[in-house]
Amino acid sequence: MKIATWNINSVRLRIDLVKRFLTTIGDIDVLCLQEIKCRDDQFPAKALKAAGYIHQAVSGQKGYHGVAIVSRLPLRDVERRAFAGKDEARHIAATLPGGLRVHNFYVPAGGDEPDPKVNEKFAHKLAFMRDMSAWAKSACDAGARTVLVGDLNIAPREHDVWSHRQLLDVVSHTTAEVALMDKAIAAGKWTDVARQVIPEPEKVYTWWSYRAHDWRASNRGRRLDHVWVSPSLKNAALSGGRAHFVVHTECRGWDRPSDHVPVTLKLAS
DNA sequence: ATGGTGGGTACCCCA
Repeated sequence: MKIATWNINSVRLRIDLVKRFLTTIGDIDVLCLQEIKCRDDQFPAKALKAAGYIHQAVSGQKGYHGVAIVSRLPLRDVERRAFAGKDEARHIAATLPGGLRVHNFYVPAGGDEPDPKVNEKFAHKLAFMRDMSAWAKSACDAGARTVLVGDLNIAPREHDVWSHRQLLDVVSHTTAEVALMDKAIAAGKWTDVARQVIPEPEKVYTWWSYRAHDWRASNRGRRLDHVWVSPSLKNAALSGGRAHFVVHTECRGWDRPSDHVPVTLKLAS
């Protein structure tokens, strides 16, 4: 079972990149998308069906946000949840055959000013993370086989950013956000698969700003996209010591790319 | 210290 997650930054504009990714990487059963930036009826359902992803769960909205799960395997019990009291399309969940539940999140970016008193967007991001903790505590029972993926817009560890020192006051790497992400991980007893497979101090990035002359040369990246698994899947990404978690950095170098790259998780099944 | 680019949308929001 191979699952991918990708903040596509407009699925209509980049549907050809999605198809290229699915064919190039191959073997992907489930693709979770964030920032589809379209309404449900504008989602490129036909193109993805033609590519074999005939099972689709979409939570779109006009212009902003929006998440979707497309799959070669049937999806059931589709759920769209509102967090932090805002009815925005930032979460969708579905269950795969065999009972594997997939939660796809797009956490608010949080604006520029890292002060919840003056920046409502940052306050919203912190509230969203608190709500995510409360949800994880109640929704994630110990025996469930659950995967949580998405653009969580937080790079928690020192080596998840190009410069820990220079980003300490930059939204995405502040101590307030990281503390809340750690709480959410603890609340759901999640395993952060990227860091299980690629321990620090190795750098891991999934996002590079558009505002760089040469993203590869400057390499000022951040790990904003995450894959968490529930306790019963703790070792599912490791089989015989071999890692099955991959960051597809090459996609950032494609023509008209998203600023995020896809990551894949292969679960032993 | 600053500003850089790229989406959707409708003359400006957001990342």
